[in-house]
Amino acid sequence: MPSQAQFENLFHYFKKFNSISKAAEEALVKLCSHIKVPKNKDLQPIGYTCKTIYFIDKGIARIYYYREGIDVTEFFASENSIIVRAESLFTGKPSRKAIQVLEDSEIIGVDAVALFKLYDQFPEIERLFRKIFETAYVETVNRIESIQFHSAKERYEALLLDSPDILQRVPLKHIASYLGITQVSLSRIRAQR
Amino acid sequence: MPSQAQFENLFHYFKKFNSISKAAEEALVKLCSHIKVPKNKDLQPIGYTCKTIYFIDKGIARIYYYREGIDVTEFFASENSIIVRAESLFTGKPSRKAIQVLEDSEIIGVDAVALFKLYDQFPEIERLFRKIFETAYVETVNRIESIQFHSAKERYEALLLDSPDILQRVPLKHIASYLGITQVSLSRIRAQR
DNA sequence: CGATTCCTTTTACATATGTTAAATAATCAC
DNA sequence: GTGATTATTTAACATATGTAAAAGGAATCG
Repeated sequence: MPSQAQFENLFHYFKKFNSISKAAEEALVKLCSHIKVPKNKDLQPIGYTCKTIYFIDKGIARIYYYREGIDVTEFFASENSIIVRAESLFTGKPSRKAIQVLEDSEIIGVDAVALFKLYDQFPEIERLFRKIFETAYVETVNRIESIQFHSAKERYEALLLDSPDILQRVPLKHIASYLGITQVSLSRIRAQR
Repeated sequence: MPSQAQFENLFHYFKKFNSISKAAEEALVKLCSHIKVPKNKDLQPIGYTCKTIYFIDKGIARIYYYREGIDVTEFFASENSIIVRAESLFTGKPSRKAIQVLEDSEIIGVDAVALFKLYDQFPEIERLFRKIFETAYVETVNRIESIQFHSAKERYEALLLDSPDILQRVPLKHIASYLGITQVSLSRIRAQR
């Protein structure tokens, strides 16, 4: 039986966006489930439609896909953040991308199908997730700027500044494809310092 | 006095996302204004907080900013689409980016401050804009994929396929910076075909 | 219409990044 | 702990893209 204590971090995260009534909290708790995922396991495989919103309680995860047979990382998320394949969740189409856990992790899944139904009953929940995804949208716009108009070296240094923990916890090959360069290029950049 | 007939295209656009009640439509119309903007004029200049959502009735516009003194285009929009500096609208912070019209254009502005207030009264309006920006978010996620994992030539050809009209209507220097390359590179790519 | 400005292409050269392969280094499984 | 696997770095060379400068074309304005 899900109890809110189990989802303390998640609800603390929610509170930063929009506070919701007790009734809404209780309805929301019912959609949550806590799972343990071993290192390197796919949380969601390629080809499936995204129907769950994931929150990382402990651990680290990435979104990746294959481009011409090569593994490409699109996104990283660690503790106290949400990870979601937006292009599938919001279109209902199967995703060419997968979510993989990079350490033994504890993940909270929120049933998105049930969540979207809850929007009719609780506008405050709709508002909460509207704000969450508006913020994600802004981050994505900023990421475009970072990718498009900064050199590989600048992007590496920005990541080093923004998320030093990710550099520590994730194989460099994933970092390289995330930065849009080869592992060889990344090695060269690292050697310069 | 704003009448809905003036905003026919905009409300047709809205309908594709979420249909709203007559009362909501009437409240929404009051926030709209139709303006004519001459070619090359900044609709919103750099340094101001984005407080208006723009819909392009006729014409074409771009979001741009300066990176190390160089004019960089981040986004294009033409007829029947919305253009907005999300990173300012959703954070309330001043934007380093401007919106400029590239032809004599007719633009509908929606007062965003009043709109956000209307959300409390009309959850259906909140839902409408939630869906609009979810779609914009998905497009932005797809754009990252396009920028990061395709060569300049592939990106040019994708643009040629997706938005041939933009190629016709916009100076190539803007296309080049939008694609993340120099004008010289773009010329070389075009010469290859 | 002519002059000016802006836009686009071309050239030559510099630099960054990609590719392939091999050498180390670190980690994992038994 | 040892061997096998995986991760990271290095080297040599190829290619794509950047920079700067010049020239040709197109659009604009009086």
